[in-house]
Amino acid sequence: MESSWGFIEDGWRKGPWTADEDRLLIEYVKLHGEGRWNSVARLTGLRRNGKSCRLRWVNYLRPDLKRGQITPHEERIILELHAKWGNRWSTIARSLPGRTDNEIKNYWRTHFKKKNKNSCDNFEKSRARLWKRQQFQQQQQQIDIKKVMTLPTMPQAKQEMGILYPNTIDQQEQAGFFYSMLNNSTSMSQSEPSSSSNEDVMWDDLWNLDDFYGHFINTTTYNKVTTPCLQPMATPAFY
DNA sequence: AATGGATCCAACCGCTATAAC
DNA sequence: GGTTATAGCGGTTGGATCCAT
Repeated sequence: MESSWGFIEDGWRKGPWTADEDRLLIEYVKLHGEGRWNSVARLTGLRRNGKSCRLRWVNYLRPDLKRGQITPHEERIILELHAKWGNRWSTIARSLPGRTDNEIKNYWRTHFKKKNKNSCDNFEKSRARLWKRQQFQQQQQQIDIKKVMTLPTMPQAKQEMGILYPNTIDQQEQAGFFYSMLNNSTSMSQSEPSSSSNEDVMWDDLWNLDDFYGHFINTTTYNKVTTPCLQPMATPAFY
């Protein structure tokens, strides 16, 4: 039996997903909703096990995912929440709309785990690189969105999305508002990241963010069932 | 231009919790 | 109460890409 990356093992395909596999999974979710992942293979002919399907959907195909680089503000939130909760990635992810626990975990490992031993110099170098890449990816994202919106199947897809994810659009609008608020609260995230690693400013912003969470939740039609990603930060009971 | 280290990120694994039977 | 299926979590891996030297 083939066992290397991208081949079959125990009857299941492993490794990187193809566009066709993605399409099958998306269609399955459109028809049957999220869950019952072990039925995917039987109902779609996809040779992926349930676990792999779930992971692919949750981490990559979900329509409410926010693509692109972690912003400086998100970075600060991650720092603060990690200080509070440790490696509880899924808990941290709930405070970052559109980000997955996997994404945050990856980000932490590459940026902060080693950063402890490195100098601020490396921190700024890294941030400058991120900033450049982020600008590029934001441009690409806009182009991709335009392309998708012009597809002929979009009206139907939108309708189906509305059924499956009745709050998707609202959630994205809220997330957009959320981030525009964050980005407006300081010039740091939109300006060239040169000498902006001032710790005081950073923590001030975090406390402002706490205030903002409270304000946002009180002044919008917040519903914790349909917008779980915007839950207020709180220390778990067991702490 | 070549190269080696750093970084990114998708995908895997093992384990645990919970629900259904 | 035991078993099985499913979902979710955190840790790890490895290929691709970036970038400094």
